[in-house]
Amino acid sequence: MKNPFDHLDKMLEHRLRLQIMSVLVTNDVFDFNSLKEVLGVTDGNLASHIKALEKEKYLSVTKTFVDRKPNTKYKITERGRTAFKKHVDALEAVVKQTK
Amino acid sequence: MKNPFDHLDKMLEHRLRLQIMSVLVTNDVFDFNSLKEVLGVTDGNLASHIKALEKEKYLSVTKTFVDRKPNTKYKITERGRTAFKKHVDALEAVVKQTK
DNA sequence: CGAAAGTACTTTGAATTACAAAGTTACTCA
DNA sequence: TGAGTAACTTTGTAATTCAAAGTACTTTCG
Repeated sequence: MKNPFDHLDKMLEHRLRLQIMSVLVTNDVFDFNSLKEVLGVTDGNLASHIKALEKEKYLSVTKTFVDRKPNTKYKITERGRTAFKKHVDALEAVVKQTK
Repeated sequence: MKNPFDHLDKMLEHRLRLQIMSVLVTNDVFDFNSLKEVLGVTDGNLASHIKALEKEKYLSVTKTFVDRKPNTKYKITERGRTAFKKHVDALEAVVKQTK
């Protein structure tokens, strides 16, 4: 790879969004509150980053009721998985380049 | 490492600043114009990111004249090298965690 | 039934950050 | 003297980020 920095994904350069995606890439589905707990952020802040990822079609949303309470689940899309992989590969190349 | 995301360095999450540091970590010294050429950014933008890294004491500056022209050289500091290593290690851990 | 509480937002507002473009300083060369 | 180069600094604008407050919908409690 010529310049791995060129393959970094703007959307995934943000710590929170990368973390959301890394949770989703390994967990298949994850709900709003668990994500909020794991990341330790306010719900509004989390919602806005999730929305950014959803807008980019990196994840999909399913709203259901669990125990009579609303429960929103997120799932990574194929597009999201590809983008994540590309970004992580670029990171890996950056790391290798400098070690 | 429990959560590698906690070890990411805010200063180095920006693409340009990470790239500047990665050039300096492998090149020992590098001047302003070469950096500008490598990164393909405007001089003003580059100067402001360098200033941020300098303020954080991640690099040091030496001004000389070469061929009767001003020449500013940058060198990574020990502190900068340590911070860079820590950040890259965290990145590596993130990558490993998700592969 | 009405009030309180939980989930998952949306909106608001303020602070920070990023960037291009223009201006500046200092020096050199024709 | 006038143009040119290096390395900024300043300016102004746009984008980003975040906490906090507000909202919609639903369930549970008294």
